[in-house]
Amino acid sequence: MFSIGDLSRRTGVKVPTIRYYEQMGLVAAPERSEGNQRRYSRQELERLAFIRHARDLGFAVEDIRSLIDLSGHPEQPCGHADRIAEEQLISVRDKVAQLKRLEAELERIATCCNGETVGDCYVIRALSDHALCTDEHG
Amino acid sequence: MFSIGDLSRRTGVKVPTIRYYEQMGLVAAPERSEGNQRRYSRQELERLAFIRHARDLGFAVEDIRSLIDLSGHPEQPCGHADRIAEEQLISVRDKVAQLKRLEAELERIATCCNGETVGDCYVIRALSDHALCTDEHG
DNA sequence: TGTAATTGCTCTAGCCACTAGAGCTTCAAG
DNA sequence: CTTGAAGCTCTAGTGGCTAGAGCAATTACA
Repeated sequence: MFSIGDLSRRTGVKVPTIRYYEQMGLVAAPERSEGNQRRYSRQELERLAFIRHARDLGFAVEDIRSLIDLSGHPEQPCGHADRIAEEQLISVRDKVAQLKRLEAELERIATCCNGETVGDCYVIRALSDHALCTDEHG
Repeated sequence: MFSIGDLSRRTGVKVPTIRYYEQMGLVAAPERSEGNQRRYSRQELERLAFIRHARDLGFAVEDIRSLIDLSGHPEQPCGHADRIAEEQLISVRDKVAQLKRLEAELERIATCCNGETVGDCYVIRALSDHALCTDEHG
């Protein structure tokens, strides 16, 4: 049996976050010691590792809830799980594309300042005047 | 003079968000009509456009506050503004790198599922077993 | 066995940047 | 002069935690 601190160290999920997941119903309420402290089994450790892994990959808590539900029904077709993963992939790709555009814009802004005072600072001017932008970000 | 709706349409910032910015002190409280409705000048339109632009570029509200303060002191050296922009660039680059790693991992997970049921679905297995990961994401 | 440090407990409130909704008033077009 | 859109204030909710107060339990060591 693991204490909540053990679980935290083994999964990398912070202690208050574990309690938060319990409150949200992502992990079940575990057994308690005589003194009312949480005691986890290996199964619960694995579920938390699953959650951690999915969070690392950017899945929303609601998606993780679905994935956990699915993993409890191994006989069902896995189209739903695939769809969740594909949507997450699309969303990550969108974010990358968006951030790449920002990066380009910021590079132009942040590396081109020859001004010495705010009055002719390219950073400030670029932010004030959208027309200086080459690209339609946002 | 512009109504809050005019401002919203011209800058792309939603009406409740404009009021929120006012509450946060990012934009000053504007004049009011006889019937207590907000009436904005062109200057205020420009400030909001500045904010919108900076938010699009991912600057935090606190950074924007600094940039606005700076733009009100055009005689000062612009090193501070440059630093804010450079830090933002670094943070965007970090995010891109992180998301690229996630993208690679998700591609592997989402495109390799040959299973027909959840029981042998690669998505679920990959999330359950970190050892299937090639890369240390997270 | 004593005790001190660490870890755990519950509860409430805060973070960021909005967003939603209730219930009301004002404005602008026809 | 009416009607419907747009405005107002206020409170509360979102996601995914995080922080802190004020206790209780556990554990390591003497």
